[in-house]
Amino acid sequence: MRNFDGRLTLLDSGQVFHWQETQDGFAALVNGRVMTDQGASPEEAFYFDDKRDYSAVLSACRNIAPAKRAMSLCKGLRVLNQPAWEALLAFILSTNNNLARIKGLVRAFAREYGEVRPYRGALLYGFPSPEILSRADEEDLRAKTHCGYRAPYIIQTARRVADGFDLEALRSLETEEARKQLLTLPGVGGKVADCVLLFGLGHADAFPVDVWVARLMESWFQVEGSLDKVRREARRRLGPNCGIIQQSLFHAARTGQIELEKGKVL
DNA sequence: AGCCAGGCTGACG
DNA sequence: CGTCAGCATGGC
Repeated sequence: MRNFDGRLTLLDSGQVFHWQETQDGFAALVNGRVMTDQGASPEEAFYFDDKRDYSAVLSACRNIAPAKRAMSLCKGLRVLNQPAWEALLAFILSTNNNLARIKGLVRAFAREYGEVRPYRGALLYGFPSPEILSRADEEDLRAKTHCGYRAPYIIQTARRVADGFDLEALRSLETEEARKQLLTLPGVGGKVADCVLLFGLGHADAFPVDVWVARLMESWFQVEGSLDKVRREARRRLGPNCGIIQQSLFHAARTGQIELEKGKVL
């Protein structure tokens, strides 16, 4: 049983947006399969990152006070291994939006263009495939999902993937090289690329920098400058699992569990 | 009623 | 290389 405030991991950590509450727990359609927050199939074990030794990640940063503090505050938090395409679509939609609206957008895409499956008194909707979205009409897409100016990005990126852009191949590339390739997709900048690398392609050393994390890095580590400078400095300081640590930093900062005050650690 | 949101793009210097 | 307006939409 995964119980980092249980449902917080799934519904409120800003990693994933289409899980639904059913009669007995949370469920979602992932890659065409039903997953639950209680499940222990091989697919679910991978999705919930059961294999990773989080205590080892914590102890590896025991001499970095802010990181240790954040991870201790977020015990049980996991970095989910989502299908790459699902992470890519969700995080293109995430740009310049808040979590509540991202959730609404992702669900609109699933409802309007995805597969539906009844499950325990609920209807689960899966992510639409790249093929479906590559053929969508832009005006229809806007009208049905209210995704606004992101519509052409979605359609063009879906087309790239449907036409053979190999997301899975990025899994085995070095992180920076995989990042460069993601940056060629419409609607994908540095932040979105890092989220796809971390949440969808198994790159634990990807470090997404948003406004929260930037503030926090300045407050805790006195790291300032451009987002890319912050990103590089964070990767250097926090090491090969910086992305795992980042989730705790993000969550602790966003939920106000820690104070952000310039020059003050903790 | 504004301000802001897990930013990206294109233009310009 | 860095900076910066503009962007659709809706939650708060």
